[in-house]
Amino acid sequence: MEISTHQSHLLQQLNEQRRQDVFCDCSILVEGKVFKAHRNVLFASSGYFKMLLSQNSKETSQPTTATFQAFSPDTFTVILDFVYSGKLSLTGQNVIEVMSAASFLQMTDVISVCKTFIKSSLDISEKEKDRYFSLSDKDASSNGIERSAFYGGSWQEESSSPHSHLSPDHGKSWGKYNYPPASQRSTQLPGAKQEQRKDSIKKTKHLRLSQPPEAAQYKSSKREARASDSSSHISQAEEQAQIDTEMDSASVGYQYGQGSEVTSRSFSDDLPRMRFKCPYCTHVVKRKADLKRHLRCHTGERPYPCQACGKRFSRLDHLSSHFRTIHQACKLICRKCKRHVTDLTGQVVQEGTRRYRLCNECLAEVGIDSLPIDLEAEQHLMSPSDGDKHSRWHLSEDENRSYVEIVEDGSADLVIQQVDDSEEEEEKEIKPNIR
DNA sequence: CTGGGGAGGGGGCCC
DNA sequence: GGGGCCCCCTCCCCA
Repeated sequence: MEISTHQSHLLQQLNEQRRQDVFCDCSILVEGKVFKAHRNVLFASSGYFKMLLSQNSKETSQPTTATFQAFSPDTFTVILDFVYSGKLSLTGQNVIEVMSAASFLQMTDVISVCKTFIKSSLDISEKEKDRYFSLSDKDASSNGIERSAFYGGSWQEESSSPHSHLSPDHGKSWGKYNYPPASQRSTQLPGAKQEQRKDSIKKTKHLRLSQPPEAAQYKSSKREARASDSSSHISQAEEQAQIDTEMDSASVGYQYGQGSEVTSRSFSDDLPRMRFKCPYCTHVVKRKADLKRHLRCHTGERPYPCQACGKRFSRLDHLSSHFRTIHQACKLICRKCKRHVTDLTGQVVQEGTRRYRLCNECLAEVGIDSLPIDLEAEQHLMSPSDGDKHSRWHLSEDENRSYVEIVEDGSADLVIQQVDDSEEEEEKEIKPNIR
Protein backbone atom coordinates (compact mmCIF):
# COMPACT_ATOMS: atom_id res chain seq x y z
CA MET A 1 0.00 0.00 0.00
CA GLU A 2 1.34 3.38 -0.96
CA ILE A 3 0.57 6.65 0.71
CA SER A 4 0.60 9.24 -2.01
CA THR A 5 1.22 12.17 0.27
CA HIS A 6 4.34 10.69 1.79
CA GLN A 7 6.79 12.12 -0.71
CA SER A 8 5.46 15.63 -0.54
CA HIS A 9 5.21 15.41 3.21
CA LEU A 10 8.80 14.24 3.44
CA LEU A 11 10.00 17.04 1.21
CA GLN A 12 7.98 19.50 3.23
CA GLN A 13 9.60 18.27 6.41
CA LEU A 14 13.06 18.55 4.90
CA ASN A 15 12.29 22.04 3.74
CA GLU A 16 11.13 22.92 7.21
CA GLN A 17 14.35 21.53 8.64
CA ARG A 18 16.31 23.57 6.19
CA ARG A 19 14.50 26.76 7.14
CA GLN A 20 15.12 26.08 10.81
CA ASP A 21 18.70 24.98 10.16
CA VAL A 22 18.05 21.57 11.64
CA PHE A 23 20.49 18.81 10.66
CA CYS A 24 21.90 21.03 7.94
CA ASP A 25 25.34 19.68 7.16
CA CYS A 26 26.20 21.76 4.15
CA SER A 27 26.81 25.48 3.74
CA ILE A 28 26.69 27.13 0.37
CA LEU A 29 28.23 30.54 0.06
CA VAL A 30 26.84 32.57 -2.83
CA GLU A 31 28.33 36.02 -3.22
CA GLY A 32 28.67 36.36 0.51
CA LYS A 33 25.28 34.96 1.41
CA VAL A 34 25.21 31.66 3.28
CA PHE A 35 22.63 29.02 2.47
CA LYS A 36 22.16 26.01 4.71
CA ALA A 37 21.08 22.72 3.25
CA HIS A 38 21.25 18.98 3.63
CA ARG A 39 24.01 17.08 1.97
CA ASN A 40 21.72 14.22 1.01
CA VAL A 41 19.20 16.48 -0.65
CA LEU A 42 21.82 18.35 -2.62
CA PHE A 43 23.48 15.12 -3.59
CA ALA A 44 20.22 13.79 -4.97
CA SER A 45 19.30 16.96 -6.81
CA SER A 46 22.42 18.19 -8.50
CA GLY A 47 25.10 16.52 -10.53
CA TYR A 48 27.52 19.17 -9.42
CA PHE A 49 26.88 18.53 -5.74
CA LYS A 50 26.92 14.83 -6.39
CA MET A 51 30.46 15.14 -7.66
CA LEU A 52 31.49 17.61 -5.02
CA LEU A 53 30.07 15.60 -2.16
CA SER A 54 31.38 12.33 -3.53
CA GLN A 55 34.86 13.74 -3.30
CA ASN A 56 34.22 14.80 0.28
CA SER A 57 32.42 11.63 1.24
CA LYS A 58 35.26 10.46 3.41
CA GLU A 59 34.98 13.50 5.56
CA THR A 60 31.32 13.20 6.35
CA SER A 61 31.90 14.25 9.92
CA GLN A 62 32.87 17.71 8.78
CA PRO A 63 30.28 20.14 7.42
CA THR A 64 30.72 20.76 3.71
CA THR A 65 31.05 24.25 2.34
CA ALA A 66 30.67 25.26 -1.28
CA THR A 67 31.24 28.71 -2.68
CA PHE A 68 29.73 30.13 -5.86
CA GLN A 69 30.20 33.37 -7.67
CA ALA A 70 28.72 32.27 -10.95
CA PHE A 71 25.21 33.33 -10.00
CA SER A 72 23.43 35.58 -7.56
CA PRO A 73 21.98 34.63 -4.17
CA ASP A 74 18.51 35.32 -5.54
CA THR A 75 19.09 32.81 -8.29
CA PHE A 76 20.34 30.22 -5.88
CA THR A 77 17.29 30.85 -3.70
CA VAL A 78 15.11 29.89 -6.65
CA ILE A 79 17.19 26.79 -7.24
CA LEU A 80 17.22 25.76 -3.60
CA ASP A 81 13.51 26.38 -3.22
CA PHE A 82 12.98 24.09 -6.17
CA VAL A 83 15.16 21.41 -4.67
CA TYR A 84 13.17 21.45 -1.45
CA SER A 85 9.70 22.02 -2.85
CA GLY A 86 9.64 20.94 -6.48
CA LYS A 87 8.39 24.40 -7.36
CA LEU A 88 10.48 26.52 -9.69
CA SER A 89 9.67 30.18 -9.52
CA LEU A 90 10.59 31.52 -12.93
CA THR A 91 10.10 34.98 -14.31
CA GLY A 92 11.15 36.53 -17.56
CA GLN A 93 13.74 38.33 -15.53
CA ASN A 94 15.41 35.41 -13.85
CA VAL A 95 14.97 32.54 -16.27
CA ILE A 96 18.28 32.92 -18.08
CA GLU A 97 20.24 33.21 -14.90
CA VAL A 98 18.41 30.30 -13.32
CA MET A 99 19.11 28.21 -16.40
CA SER A 100 22.74 29.17 -16.34
CA ALA A 101 22.97 28.25 -12.67
CA ALA A 102 21.13 25.01 -13.27
CA SER A 103 23.53 24.24 -16.08
CA PHE A 104 26.42 24.89 -13.76
CA LEU A 105 24.89 22.73 -11.06
CA GLN A 106 23.97 20.06 -13.60
CA MET A 107 20.29 20.04 -12.78
CA THR A 108 18.78 18.79 -16.00
CA ASP A 109 15.18 19.05 -14.87
CA VAL A 110 15.56 22.71 -14.10
CA ILE A 111 17.33 23.32 -17.39
CA SER A 112 14.49 21.61 -19.22
CA VAL A 113 11.89 23.76 -17.53
CA CYS A 114 13.87 26.89 -18.28
CA LYS A 115 14.17 25.84 -21.89
CA THR A 116 10.46 25.34 -22.06
CA PHE A 117 9.88 28.67 -20.44
CA ILE A 118 12.13 30.52 -22.86
CA LYS A 119 10.91 28.70 -25.90
CA SER A 120 7.35 29.40 -24.92
CA SER A 121 8.18 33.06 -24.90
CA LEU A 122 8.52 32.82 -28.65
CA ASP A 123 4.77 32.75 -28.73
CA ILE A 124 4.20 36.25 -27.63
CA SER A 125 0.56 36.88 -28.02
CA GLU A 126 -0.85 39.89 -29.74
CA LYS A 127 -3.03 40.22 -26.74
CA GLU A 128 0.00 40.87 -24.62
CA LYS A 129 1.37 43.18 -27.24
CA ASP A 130 -1.90 45.00 -27.31
CA ARG A 131 -1.67 45.41 -23.57
CA TYR A 132 1.77 46.97 -23.89
CA PHE A 133 0.51 49.56 -26.26
CA SER A 134 -2.70 50.31 -24.46
CA LEU A 135 -1.21 50.85 -21.05
CA SER A 136 -0.36 54.38 -20.18
CA ASP A 137 2.70 55.25 -18.17
CA LYS A 138 0.60 55.41 -15.07
CA ASP A 139 -1.06 52.12 -15.80
CA ALA A 140 2.25 50.59 -16.53
CA SER A 141 3.58 51.53 -13.15
CA SER A 142 0.48 50.70 -11.23
CA ASN A 143 -0.38 47.48 -12.97
CA GLY A 144 3.07 46.07 -12.94
CA ILE A 145 2.17 43.30 -10.61
CA GLU A 146 4.85 40.78 -10.03
CA ARG A 147 3.65 37.55 -11.49
CA SER A 148 5.79 34.55 -11.67
CA ALA A 149 5.40 31.37 -13.55
CA PHE A 150 5.46 28.58 -11.06
CA TYR A 151 6.58 25.23 -12.18
CA GLY A 152 5.25 23.16 -9.43
CA GLY A 153 5.33 19.46 -8.96
CA SER A 154 3.11 19.15 -11.97
CA TRP A 155 5.27 20.97 -14.44
CA GLN A 156 6.00 17.84 -16.32
CA GLU A 157 2.35 17.32 -16.91
CA GLU A 158 2.09 20.90 -18.02
CA SER A 159 4.85 20.48 -20.49
CA SER A 160 3.01 17.68 -22.12
CA SER A 161 -0.04 19.81 -22.52
CA PRO A 162 -0.54 22.10 -25.49
CA HIS A 163 3.12 22.95 -25.15
CA SER A 164 4.37 19.47 -25.49
CA HIS A 165 6.36 20.52 -28.51
CA LEU A 166 8.52 22.37 -26.08
CA SER A 167 9.19 19.43 -23.93
CA PRO A 168 12.79 18.84 -22.93
CA ASP A 169 13.48 16.43 -25.72
CA HIS A 170 12.37 18.89 -28.29
CA GLY A 171 14.25 21.71 -26.81
CA LYS A 172 17.60 20.09 -27.15
CA SER A 173 19.18 22.96 -28.95
CA TRP A 174 18.85 25.19 -25.94
CA GLY A 175 20.69 23.11 -23.47
CA LYS A 176 23.53 22.49 -25.79
CA TYR A 177 24.72 25.97 -26.20
CA ASN A 178 26.52 28.27 -23.96
CA TYR A 179 24.81 30.90 -22.02
CA PRO A 180 26.30 34.15 -20.95
CA PRO A 181 27.56 34.31 -17.39
CA ALA A 182 25.12 35.55 -14.87
CA SER A 183 26.78 38.85 -14.32
CA GLN A 184 27.25 39.42 -17.99
CA ARG A 185 23.69 38.99 -18.98
CA SER A 186 22.04 39.53 -15.64
CA THR A 187 18.68 41.13 -16.04
CA GLN A 188 19.82 44.14 -17.92
CA LEU A 189 17.68 45.43 -20.64
CA PRO A 190 19.31 46.50 -23.87
CA GLY A 191 19.85 49.97 -22.62
CA ALA A 192 22.54 48.76 -20.31
CA LYS A 193 25.93 50.31 -20.84
CA GLN A 194 28.32 48.33 -22.92
CA GLU A 195 31.14 49.27 -20.59
CA GLN A 196 29.34 47.53 -17.82
CA ARG A 197 29.02 44.50 -20.02
CA LYS A 198 32.70 44.47 -20.77
CA ASP A 199 33.50 44.77 -17.11
CA SER A 200 31.20 41.91 -16.41
CA ILE A 201 32.97 39.80 -18.95
CA LYS A 202 36.29 40.47 -17.31
CA LYS A 203 34.82 39.88 -13.91
CA THR A 204 33.46 36.49 -14.85
CA LYS A 205 36.37 35.30 -16.91
CA HIS A 206 37.69 33.18 -14.11
CA LEU A 207 34.50 31.24 -13.82
CA ARG A 208 34.26 27.84 -15.26
CA LEU A 209 31.11 28.65 -17.15
CA SER A 210 32.44 28.40 -20.64
CA GLN A 211 31.04 31.26 -22.61
CA PRO A 212 32.14 32.97 -25.74
CA PRO A 213 33.14 36.45 -24.66
CA GLU A 214 30.63 38.21 -26.80
CA ALA A 215 27.81 35.90 -26.02
CA ALA A 216 24.49 37.57 -25.57
CA GLN A 217 25.69 40.69 -27.18
CA TYR A 218 23.00 43.07 -27.90
CA LYS A 219 23.60 46.33 -29.53
CA SER A 220 21.64 48.80 -27.54
CA SER A 221 22.56 51.54 -29.89
CA LYS A 222 20.26 50.10 -32.47
CA ARG A 223 17.37 50.37 -30.14
CA GLU A 224 18.37 53.88 -29.26
CA ALA A 225 18.63 54.65 -32.92
CA ARG A 226 15.19 53.26 -33.47
CA ALA A 227 13.87 55.20 -30.53
CA SER A 228 15.15 58.38 -32.04
CA ASP A 229 13.83 57.54 -35.45
CA SER A 230 11.29 60.23 -36.17
CA SER A 231 9.78 58.22 -38.97
CA SER A 232 8.65 55.59 -36.53
CA HIS A 233 5.01 54.76 -36.44
CA ILE A 234 4.98 55.42 -32.75
CA SER A 235 5.53 58.77 -31.20
CA GLN A 236 8.37 59.11 -28.78
CA ALA A 237 5.95 59.40 -25.90
CA GLU A 238 4.26 56.20 -26.96
CA GLU A 239 7.60 54.54 -27.44
CA GLN A 240 8.65 55.57 -23.98
CA ALA A 241 5.40 54.27 -22.61
CA GLN A 242 6.00 51.04 -24.41
CA ILE A 243 9.53 50.79 -23.10
CA ASP A 244 8.36 51.58 -19.59
CA THR A 245 5.72 48.97 -19.84
CA GLU A 246 8.18 46.48 -21.16
CA MET A 247 10.64 47.30 -18.45
CA ASP A 248 7.82 46.45 -16.17
CA SER A 249 6.96 43.35 -18.10
CA ALA A 250 10.38 42.01 -17.36
CA SER A 251 9.28 41.58 -13.80
CA VAL A 252 5.81 40.58 -14.86
CA GLY A 253 7.43 37.57 -16.36
CA TYR A 254 5.82 35.09 -18.58
CA GLN A 255 2.60 33.39 -17.83
CA TYR A 256 3.37 29.90 -18.83
CA GLY A 257 0.32 28.05 -20.00
CA GLN A 258 -1.84 31.10 -19.79
CA GLY A 259 -0.52 33.84 -21.96
CA SER A 260 1.44 31.85 -24.47
CA GLU A 261 -1.27 31.29 -27.02
CA VAL A 262 -1.01 33.58 -29.98
CA THR A 263 -4.34 35.25 -30.31
CA SER A 264 -5.90 36.37 -33.51
CA ARG A 265 -6.54 39.87 -32.32
CA SER A 266 -5.32 42.43 -34.74
CA PHE A 267 -3.91 45.83 -34.07
CA SER A 268 -5.59 49.00 -35.00
CA ASP A 269 -4.49 50.26 -38.38
CA ASP A 270 -2.31 53.03 -37.06
CA LEU A 271 -0.05 50.59 -35.24
CA PRO A 272 2.65 48.62 -36.95
CA ARG A 273 1.64 45.11 -37.81
CA MET A 274 4.38 43.53 -35.77
CA ARG A 275 3.50 40.36 -34.08
CA PHE A 276 6.33 38.88 -32.08
CA LYS A 277 7.99 40.69 -29.27
CA CYS A 278 11.30 39.69 -27.80
CA PRO A 279 10.87 38.91 -24.11
CA TYR A 280 14.30 40.33 -23.31
CA CYS A 281 14.29 43.60 -25.18
CA THR A 282 11.98 45.92 -27.00
CA HIS A 283 12.55 44.35 -30.36
CA VAL A 284 9.43 43.33 -32.24
CA VAL A 285 9.43 41.28 -35.43
CA LYS A 286 6.81 40.21 -37.90
CA ARG A 287 7.83 36.59 -38.12
CA LYS A 288 8.32 33.99 -35.49
CA ALA A 289 11.39 32.71 -37.34
CA ASP A 290 12.91 36.16 -37.11
CA LEU A 291 12.29 36.24 -33.39
CA LYS A 292 13.88 32.84 -33.05
CA ARG A 293 16.90 34.16 -34.88
CA HIS A 294 16.92 37.33 -32.82
CA LEU A 295 16.79 35.40 -29.54
CA ARG A 296 20.17 33.93 -30.32
CA CYS A 297 21.73 37.29 -29.70
CA HIS A 298 20.41 37.08 -26.15
CA THR A 299 21.16 33.45 -25.48
CA GLY A 300 24.57 33.42 -27.12
CA GLU A 301 23.60 30.32 -29.00
CA ARG A 302 26.08 29.65 -31.80
CA PRO A 303 25.08 26.45 -33.49
CA TYR A 304 27.16 26.87 -36.64
CA PRO A 305 30.88 26.22 -36.21
CA CYS A 306 33.31 26.79 -39.03
CA GLN A 307 34.96 23.46 -39.62
CA ALA A 308 38.06 25.15 -40.96
CA CYS A 309 38.88 27.46 -38.07
CA GLY A 310 36.47 26.48 -35.31
CA LYS A 311 34.87 29.88 -35.06
CA ARG A 312 31.23 29.69 -34.21
CA PHE A 313 28.35 31.64 -35.65
CA SER A 314 24.80 32.24 -34.66
CA ARG A 315 23.61 32.17 -38.24
CA LEU A 316 24.24 29.94 -41.18
CA ASP A 317 24.48 32.83 -43.62
CA HIS A 318 27.14 34.46 -41.47
CA LEU A 319 29.06 31.22 -41.40
CA SER A 320 28.89 30.83 -45.16
CA SER A 321 29.87 34.44 -45.61
CA HIS A 322 32.80 33.95 -43.26
CA PHE A 323 33.83 30.80 -45.06
CA ARG A 324 33.69 32.38 -48.48
CA THR A 325 35.64 35.40 -47.34
CA ILE A 326 38.21 33.79 -45.11
CA HIS A 327 38.71 30.30 -46.40
CA GLN A 328 37.75 30.41 -50.05
CA ALA A 329 39.06 33.73 -51.23
CA CYS A 330 35.89 34.44 -53.14
CA LYS A 331 36.59 38.15 -53.33
CA LEU A 332 38.15 38.91 -56.68
CA ILE A 333 40.30 41.63 -55.21
CA CYS A 334 44.03 41.68 -54.73
CA ARG A 335 44.63 41.86 -51.01
CA LYS A 336 47.69 44.03 -51.50
CA CYS A 337 46.86 46.53 -54.21
CA LYS A 338 43.07 46.17 -53.99
CA ARG A 339 42.78 45.86 -57.73
CA HIS A 340 40.25 43.58 -59.33
CA VAL A 341 41.81 40.26 -60.23
CA THR A 342 40.65 37.29 -62.21
CA ASP A 343 41.96 33.76 -62.38
CA LEU A 344 44.20 34.96 -65.20
CA THR A 345 45.52 38.13 -63.57
CA GLY A 346 45.95 36.78 -60.05
CA GLN A 347 46.14 33.72 -57.88
CA VAL A 348 44.98 32.47 -54.53
CA VAL A 349 47.42 32.45 -51.65
CA GLN A 350 46.96 30.35 -48.57
CA GLU A 351 48.06 31.50 -45.15
CA GLY A 352 47.10 28.97 -42.54
CA THR A 353 43.39 28.42 -42.96
CA ARG A 354 42.97 31.81 -44.57
CA ARG A 355 43.00 32.37 -48.27
CA TYR A 356 43.17 35.53 -50.26
CA ARG A 357 43.98 36.64 -53.75
CA LEU A 358 46.98 38.49 -55.02
CA CYS A 359 47.46 39.85 -58.49
CA ASN A 360 50.40 38.50 -60.43
CA GLU A 361 52.38 41.70 -59.86
CA CYS A 362 51.95 41.65 -56.10
CA LEU A 363 52.57 37.94 -56.12
CA ALA A 364 55.92 38.52 -57.78
CA GLU A 365 56.75 41.31 -55.33
CA VAL A 366 55.91 39.27 -52.29
CA GLY A 367 57.45 36.17 -53.70
CA ILE A 368 54.84 33.78 -52.36
CA ASP A 369 54.12 30.63 -54.22
CA SER A 370 50.46 30.28 -54.98
CA LEU A 371 48.62 27.13 -54.23
CA PRO A 372 47.49 24.82 -56.94
CA ILE A 373 43.89 25.23 -55.93
CA ASP A 374 41.18 24.03 -58.20
CA LEU A 375 38.96 27.03 -57.76
CA GLU A 376 36.63 25.94 -60.48
CA ALA A 377 35.87 22.78 -58.63
CA GLU A 378 35.37 24.71 -55.40
CA GLN A 379 33.26 27.26 -57.17
CA HIS A 380 31.11 24.41 -58.28
CA LEU A 381 30.67 23.42 -54.68
CA MET A 382 29.68 26.92 -53.75
CA SER A 383 27.31 27.36 -56.68
CA PRO A 384 24.94 24.48 -56.68
CA SER A 385 22.13 24.07 -59.08
CA ASP A 386 18.84 25.43 -57.90
CA GLY A 387 17.50 21.98 -57.52
CA ASP A 388 20.12 20.99 -55.05
CA LYS A 389 20.43 23.78 -52.56
CA HIS A 390 22.46 21.83 -50.08
CA SER A 391 25.04 20.49 -52.43
CA ARG A 392 27.15 23.56 -51.78
CA TRP A 393 27.78 22.27 -48.33
CA HIS A 394 30.14 19.46 -48.60
CA LEU A 395 28.66 17.18 -46.02
CA SER A 396 31.13 15.34 -43.95
CA GLU A 397 31.41 11.76 -45.06
CA ASP A 398 33.67 10.88 -42.26
CA GLU A 399 32.61 12.46 -39.02
CA ASN A 400 35.88 11.51 -37.46
CA ARG A 401 37.79 13.61 -39.89
CA SER A 402 39.86 15.83 -37.75
CA TYR A 403 40.29 19.55 -37.81
CA VAL A 404 43.94 19.05 -38.64
CA GLU A 405 43.06 17.01 -41.66
CA ILE A 406 40.72 19.69 -42.87
CA VAL A 407 43.40 22.29 -42.59
CA GLU A 408 46.17 20.24 -43.99
CA ASP A 409 44.47 18.94 -47.06
CA GLY A 410 43.78 22.48 -48.12
CA SER A 411 40.49 21.62 -49.70
CA ALA A 412 38.70 24.07 -47.42
CA ASP A 413 35.27 22.79 -48.20
CA LEU A 414 32.70 23.98 -45.77
CA VAL A 415 31.45 21.20 -43.61
CA ILE A 416 28.19 22.09 -41.98
CA GLN A 417 27.61 20.31 -38.80
CA GLN A 418 25.13 21.44 -36.23
CA VAL A 419 27.10 20.56 -33.20
CA ASP A 420 26.00 19.16 -29.95
CA ASP A 421 27.27 21.44 -27.22
CA SER A 422 25.95 19.27 -24.50
CA GLU A 423 27.55 18.39 -21.23
CA GLU A 424 30.80 17.15 -22.62
CA GLU A 425 31.25 20.43 -24.42
CA GLU A 426 31.15 22.23 -21.12
CA GLU A 427 34.14 20.28 -20.06
CA LYS A 428 36.16 21.58 -22.96
CA GLU A 429 37.45 25.02 -23.38
CA ILE A 430 35.42 26.88 -25.93
CA LYS A 431 37.40 28.46 -28.65
CA PRO A 432 36.79 32.14 -28.06
CA ASN A 433 35.38 34.06 -30.95
CA ILE A 434 37.90 36.78 -30.70
CA ARG A 435 38.12 39.06 -33.57
C1' DC B 1 45.35 59.92 -32.07
C1' DT B 2 42.80 59.12 -36.15
C1' DG B 3 40.84 57.36 -40.32
C1' DG B 4 40.22 53.41 -43.40
C1' DG B 5 39.25 48.79 -44.18
C1' DG B 6 38.08 44.05 -42.86
C1' DA B 7 35.24 41.06 -40.36
C1' DG B 8 31.44 39.98 -37.56
C1' DG B 9 26.74 40.52 -36.23
C1' DG B 10 21.84 41.96 -36.39
C1' DG B 11 17.53 43.22 -38.96
C1' DG B 12 14.52 43.23 -43.03
C1' DC B 13 12.80 40.70 -46.42
C1' DC B 14 12.52 37.74 -50.58
C1' DC B 15 12.35 33.02 -52.33
C1' DG C 1 10.06 27.97 -41.47
C1' DG C 2 14.60 27.86 -43.36
C1' DG C 3 18.03 29.66 -46.47
C1' DG C 4 20.08 33.36 -48.24
C1' DC C 5 20.94 38.06 -49.67
C1' DC C 6 21.39 42.91 -48.77
C1' DC C 7 22.11 46.67 -45.83
C1' DC C 8 23.78 48.83 -41.91
C1' DC C 9 26.34 49.23 -37.71
C1' DT C 10 30.10 48.19 -34.54
C1' DC C 11 34.47 46.57 -33.30
C1' DC C 12 39.15 45.88 -34.09
C1' DC C 13 43.48 46.21 -36.43
C1' DC C 14 46.77 48.76 -38.80
C1' DA C 15 49.04 52.40 -41.21
